[in-house]
Amino acid sequence: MASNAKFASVAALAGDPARAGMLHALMDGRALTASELARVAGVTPQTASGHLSRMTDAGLLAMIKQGRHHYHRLASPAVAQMMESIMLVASGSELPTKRLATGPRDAAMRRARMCYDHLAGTLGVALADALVDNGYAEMTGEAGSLTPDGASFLAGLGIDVEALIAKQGKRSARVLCRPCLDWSERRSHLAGTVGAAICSQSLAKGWIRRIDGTRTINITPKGVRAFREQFGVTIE
Amino acid sequence: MASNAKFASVAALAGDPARAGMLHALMDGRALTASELARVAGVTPQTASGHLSRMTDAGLLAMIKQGRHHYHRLASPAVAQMMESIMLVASGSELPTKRLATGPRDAAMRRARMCYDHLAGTLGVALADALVDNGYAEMTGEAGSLTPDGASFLAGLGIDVEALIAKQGKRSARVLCRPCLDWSERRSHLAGTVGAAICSQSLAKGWIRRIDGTRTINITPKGVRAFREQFGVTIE
DNA sequence: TTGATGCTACGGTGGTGACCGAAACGTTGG
DNA sequence: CCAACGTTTCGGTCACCACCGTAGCATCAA
Repeated sequence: MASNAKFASVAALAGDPARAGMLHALMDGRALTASELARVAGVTPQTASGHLSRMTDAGLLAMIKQGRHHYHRLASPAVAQMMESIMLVASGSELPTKRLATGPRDAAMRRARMCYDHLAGTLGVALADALVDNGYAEMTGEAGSLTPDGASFLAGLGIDVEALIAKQGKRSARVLCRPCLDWSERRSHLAGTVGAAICSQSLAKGWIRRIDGTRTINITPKGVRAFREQFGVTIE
Repeated sequence: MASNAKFASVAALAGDPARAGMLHALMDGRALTASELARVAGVTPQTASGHLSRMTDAGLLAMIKQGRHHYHRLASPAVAQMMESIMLVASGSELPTKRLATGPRDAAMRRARMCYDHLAGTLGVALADALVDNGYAEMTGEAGSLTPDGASFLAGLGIDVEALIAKQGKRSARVLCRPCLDWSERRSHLAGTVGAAICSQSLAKGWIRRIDGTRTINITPKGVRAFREQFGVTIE
């Protein structure tokens, strides 16, 4: 019966500050090494190793060995979604955060960043809004779907919607979006299959670029143009 | 920045077995007293009281005093959704559970039960399937939406879709469903605004009834008929 | 008022788990 | 083969927290 005990152990794993830090660092979908995660969490590699093996056993993380490096990543999108939902509750009815000394680093991250496999921040929200305003998608806080117009629009971007549908349970021809509440904007951006596809396509076309080893995203000049012409989104 | 610390504390609250038990008991959307929750969790009232006040402070629960009883309930649908997502990860890639000695009590619960504010179990999944098959709704694992036909179908049941839309951000006329993975069926049933509306309407019309103080649902003879005639769903 | 009930506040106890140091294991490169 | 590096395992320490017993506070029934 989906035992209470297993539920509690999963939640408890996410509930330790060190482990929570690691999980957050992995929220951009990449795979990091044990040492990197140790540094992020502020603990020694030995301690981190223990945490990582426990989370892997519980099905939160997946690991692949590559030479002397062990790369860890979130085990599934379900884990990322769980993290999002906990974040939502944690931010709760928080006042519009009196933005305490947000450095330039933080500002760049608020502008555009990865959220597991899709785009978040000002850019992510703006793109989602644009899709809705242009009649390409419909969204509320609890669900989202693509319109026929949206399908052909995505085709124009080189995204094969048919292939995306095939990956799904194909119980619907258009329901491929999932809203994801953005912690910096407090508004929904686009997640799910469509969100991931737009993100990877934007990367492939050189519209955006990942900054060094963080989840922060840089919008290229080419991207600024593309987002304006294709989506009608004006950046900055 | 939705501080890591707050995230960890929320997850840790859900990660204690006693508290997890209480949260599960509240997953049917009702408000229970401190003593009832203590009994469910298997701890003394003093201990339960401490847990409850901490969860209330953290925004997981809401409490109202009524005489000498203090009624506790989940603070918001977001908390229920968080629980669902943790359950999903916790059940993980669990094999189709070799149903270990499922008593009649458990069987009834698998058949129909409350899941926060909507219907789950065999009935919940069957209703969701019926809506999709009849072209009233579209769903995948990650999103759901109502079709125009679905809107008029609900109107026929006495559900005012316009009112539901008004409660939402009204960025869409049809996206009011949310899929919710059922732990006993391992399939999606209907949650969100539409799911809640169907559930409350079914209660109001006497199609289903809550059993004593549990989340288990009883389908009345009238309900069996109604679900067959209205939804095309054959129970049993 | 008196007694009963439901809940909460306080102190003390016990067990669980996070953490680090030391050391062993596996891989890479000279 | 040996040294460097990343990772894991093992033991031991320490802090935190769940838990209960006792006691205090509010409400309801006489």
